[in-house]
Amino acid sequence: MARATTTSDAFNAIAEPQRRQILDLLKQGERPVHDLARELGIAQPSASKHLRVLREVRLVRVREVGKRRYYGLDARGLRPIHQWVGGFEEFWNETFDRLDTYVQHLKSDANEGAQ
Amino acid sequence: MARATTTSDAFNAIAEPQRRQILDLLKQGERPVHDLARELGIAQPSASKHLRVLREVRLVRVREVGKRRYYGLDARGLRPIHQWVGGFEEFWNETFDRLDTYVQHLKSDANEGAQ
DNA sequence: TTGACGCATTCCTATATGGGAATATGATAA
DNA sequence: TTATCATATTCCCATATAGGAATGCGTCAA
Repeated sequence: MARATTTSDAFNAIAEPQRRQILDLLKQGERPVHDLARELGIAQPSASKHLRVLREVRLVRVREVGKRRYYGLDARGLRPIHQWVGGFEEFWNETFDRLDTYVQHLKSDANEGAQ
Repeated sequence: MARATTTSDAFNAIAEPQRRQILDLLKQGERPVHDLARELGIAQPSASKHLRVLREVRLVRVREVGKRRYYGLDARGLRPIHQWVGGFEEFWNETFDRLDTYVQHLKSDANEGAQ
């Protein structure tokens, strides 16, 4: 099997750095495509493709005004990610302790072996 | 260009559901590979491959005991993700309001047009 | 109507994937 | 030493990229 689609969920969608940049930019408000493309220094078709992915996973919404399409943030899809990652909050502090404990285990094992 | 490597950063590494499951399981403590494989219902080589990815992005660490390799959580790499996603916290609540405001704009525009 | 603009889509290609199967590697037990 | 167990690695393949280039398409201005 191949890798999961970028549009399969928000996790995959935000794995791409440029798409994260787009979301960051949209914090300031809605923006048309060429604006985002220029800001990111990428070609317009690339921006459109990234935006399509973000649209399909519902992280952005579009408002059409004349020939422009204003993309805006819809951050609700990020909430599950925040929650999942947040489930490790107690661990990324504890990890150091664990590593220390582990190292101490090693040392005491070594000492016992030496005795 | 192709997609970014799964090992390019933690964002890409955790885009794969099974790797997230592995991390979830490791909250309970260290586990050998066959244990994880059985728990996830996948073949041992698959587990080893996923663990390799997680190792390369430093989300897990290994402790070798005899022929077993106990994989343990190193959640520190999840912190940047939590922070980045957390930067949208004010938006995933506000988004509803924005959408409402937007809809009202549309309505008022329509009314003005009708006048 | 025509041309220009803003954006989406399509075609193309190199690349990395995840899984299955087979095999290599290393450690332990007999 | 040899058989066995626990893991890692390799080879295979179908698949989905991301970007560049070209093009389609609707909208607006002249």
